[in-house]
Amino acid sequence: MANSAPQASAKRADARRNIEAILDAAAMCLSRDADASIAEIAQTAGVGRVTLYGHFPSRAALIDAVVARAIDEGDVALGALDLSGDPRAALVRLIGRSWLTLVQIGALVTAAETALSEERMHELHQRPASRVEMLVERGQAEGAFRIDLPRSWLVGTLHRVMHGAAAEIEAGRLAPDDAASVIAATVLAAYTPPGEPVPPVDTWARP
Amino acid sequence: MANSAPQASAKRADARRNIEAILDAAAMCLSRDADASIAEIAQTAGVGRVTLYGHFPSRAALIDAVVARAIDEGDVALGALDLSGDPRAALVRLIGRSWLTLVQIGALVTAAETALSEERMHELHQRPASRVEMLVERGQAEGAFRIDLPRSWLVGTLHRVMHGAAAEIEAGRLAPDDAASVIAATVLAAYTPPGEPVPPVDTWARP
DNA sequence: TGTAAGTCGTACATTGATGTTCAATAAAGG
DNA sequence: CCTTTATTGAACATCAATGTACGACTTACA
Repeated sequence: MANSAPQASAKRADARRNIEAILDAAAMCLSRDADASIAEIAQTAGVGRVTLYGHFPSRAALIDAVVARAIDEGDVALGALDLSGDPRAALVRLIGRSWLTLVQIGALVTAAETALSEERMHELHQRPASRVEMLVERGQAEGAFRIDLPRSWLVGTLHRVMHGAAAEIEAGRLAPDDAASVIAATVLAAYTPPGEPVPPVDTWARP
Repeated sequence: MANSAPQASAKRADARRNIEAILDAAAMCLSRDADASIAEIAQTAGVGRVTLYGHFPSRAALIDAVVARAIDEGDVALGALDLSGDPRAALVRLIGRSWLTLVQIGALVTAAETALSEERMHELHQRPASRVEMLVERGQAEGAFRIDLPRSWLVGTLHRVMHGAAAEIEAGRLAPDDAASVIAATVLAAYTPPGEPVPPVDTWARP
């Protein structure tokens, strides 16, 4: 009996692969329909329903894991961005790079709202929004963004406009390639302080 | 046998009264929680579950009736509005009015989305949306609103910003009394043509 | 190659919601 | 006052989803 100390994370290769597949499938299914069934997720992942339950003890546990992973990925993508310089330019960069990721997270949050506790939700929702909030805060401090509306409202508006773009694409009323610039144009205008001119998008879109 | 031709609308007084109570209760429950059960609605209306089924053959039929009635009421209120004059001022008036109805409707839209067919939803949304669209069209023609974004996008933005305000209120991050002006400020800015100054809200808010 | 770990299908228990049936009861309204 | 119409609660059938149990079968990997 050599070293027989299999830690909790001593899964077999195929098991780890299946867990990834399940998380991928859950992210895809739940971002489309927050009420997607476990059976649907398992089928999409190409595994049996029982196998899924072998890795995630409950629906809530699965959703928790999916949301946590999605937020982690989004956080990494946001962290790699240079958000210094003019806040408007930084905002356009942020939108252009990460809007799809944010939309996916948003859809998952909807699913999580019914399955996870209030505290866990708050904890998960807080972290990714903080990066955007810091940018907005800096923009307000430098006079680039309006200060007559609550910061939380501005952050939420960005989130919702992105979500709206996804819906418009889904409905065929917006071309996916146009999304980033349309979002940027809308949010940039919405953030402009009253009395100041709305900046043309291409001013900040071209580096 | 005298005249025995009971038309379809020959209900008894208490029956009609109960139908109203059921519609009221459904509107209340479904605007709070789109997944409210039939039992909960019946109880709120003060009638038995069976009675409800006696008037509405299915959940979908009930939701359809509730949504139709709510949209009718909202449409009447919108029809009484004067939307002439400066498009920006008209927009602010329209927001102030439709915000009230939207608050009442609440999550009812969500309930309808899962219970009603796509065509029926589109059909119900058509009338109120057309009013907004006509105003936006006029605003664009007169140079008050931007023309670099699709009209459908502008209309959708108004819709989503209002829903966003409802969510923010629900989350306790926005005071209900501030909602209308916050919405107006955001949408007014988002609609402003690039290069032109964002109009201060109070310019148009005070008649 | 042997064995522990992982997977699969099926079947089962449970829960919660939607509709339906029925017989008893209440009340509208002529 | 009497008939027609409505309401009611309880019970039942159905359906879809969650989560569990078990036995047979694969596969990683040492």
